[in-house]
Amino acid sequence: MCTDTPNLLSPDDFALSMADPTRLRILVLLTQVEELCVCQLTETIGVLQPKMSRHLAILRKKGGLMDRREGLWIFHRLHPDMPAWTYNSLRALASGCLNLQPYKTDLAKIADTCLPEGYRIKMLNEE
Amino acid sequence: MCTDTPNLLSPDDFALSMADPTRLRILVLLTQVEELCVCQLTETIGVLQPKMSRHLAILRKKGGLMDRREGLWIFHRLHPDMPAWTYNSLRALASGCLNLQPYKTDLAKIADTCLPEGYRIKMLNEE
DNA sequence: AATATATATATGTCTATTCGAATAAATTGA
DNA sequence: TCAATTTATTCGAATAGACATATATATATT
Repeated sequence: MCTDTPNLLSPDDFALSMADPTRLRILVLLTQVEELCVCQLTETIGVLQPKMSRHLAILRKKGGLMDRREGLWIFHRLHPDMPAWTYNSLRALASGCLNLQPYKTDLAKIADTCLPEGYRIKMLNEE
Repeated sequence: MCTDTPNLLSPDDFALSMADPTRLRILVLLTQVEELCVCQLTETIGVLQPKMSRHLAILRKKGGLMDRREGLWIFHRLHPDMPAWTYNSLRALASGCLNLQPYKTDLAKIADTCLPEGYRIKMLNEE
């Protein structure tokens, strides 16, 4: 269902993207981990699958996320065409979240979630 | 009506603070100008006074703004106790906004709005 | 083709948010 | 105390957002 060329995030769209606790948790996670599949996000954050799917769709539509299918799994990552200011703003926000709940625990849980056979989590380096 | 000791902005509160176009415009302006009174904000952004007042109340309540009364005028500024990550995130966002409408025009209009007698606008230095 | 798995969407409902209009409150000066 | 000015709050209506449940789609395997 890959949305190939999303509109760039406008400031309003960016702000609305973060304006839901579940979506903020997704975005914060994806500042730390290169990509995550829907089942990992669902299990980590602990929401029902349709709810996760809905919020991911919102983030894709607004231009914040890119997705990639690999077999049955669909992996999401921050959209590489995201404007620099958007990425910087999100990173700054994430830096404040990582010591707090539920973000801290979310990140710790990622490694324990279900994963496609032989799939390897790629962490992003935080300086 | 000065809210003296607001709770610190949680990530969720911070995200919700920005999740309305009017509130985002207020916040972006206040990354560039030290403080603004309600009438300046109302006139610059071009909304009805009760609407401005309501959004300012939301921002104060969430901990993003501080206010100070001087006679009839009430001046608002970014709350000085705002966490560093919040401020950094907001500044990054603002840096992306300043070239865009309506933020660009908002800033240009500030100087032309009504001002208390002899009041002088203090711009913040952007590096 | 039939089944299983992962993800997406549709539907109806409920709640939260926003708005304009009207009104109230606070401060100043006459 | 009265009037003028600035800001805040209340109210009801309209809108948008989020939710759970049920169902659909897409891919892989048998």
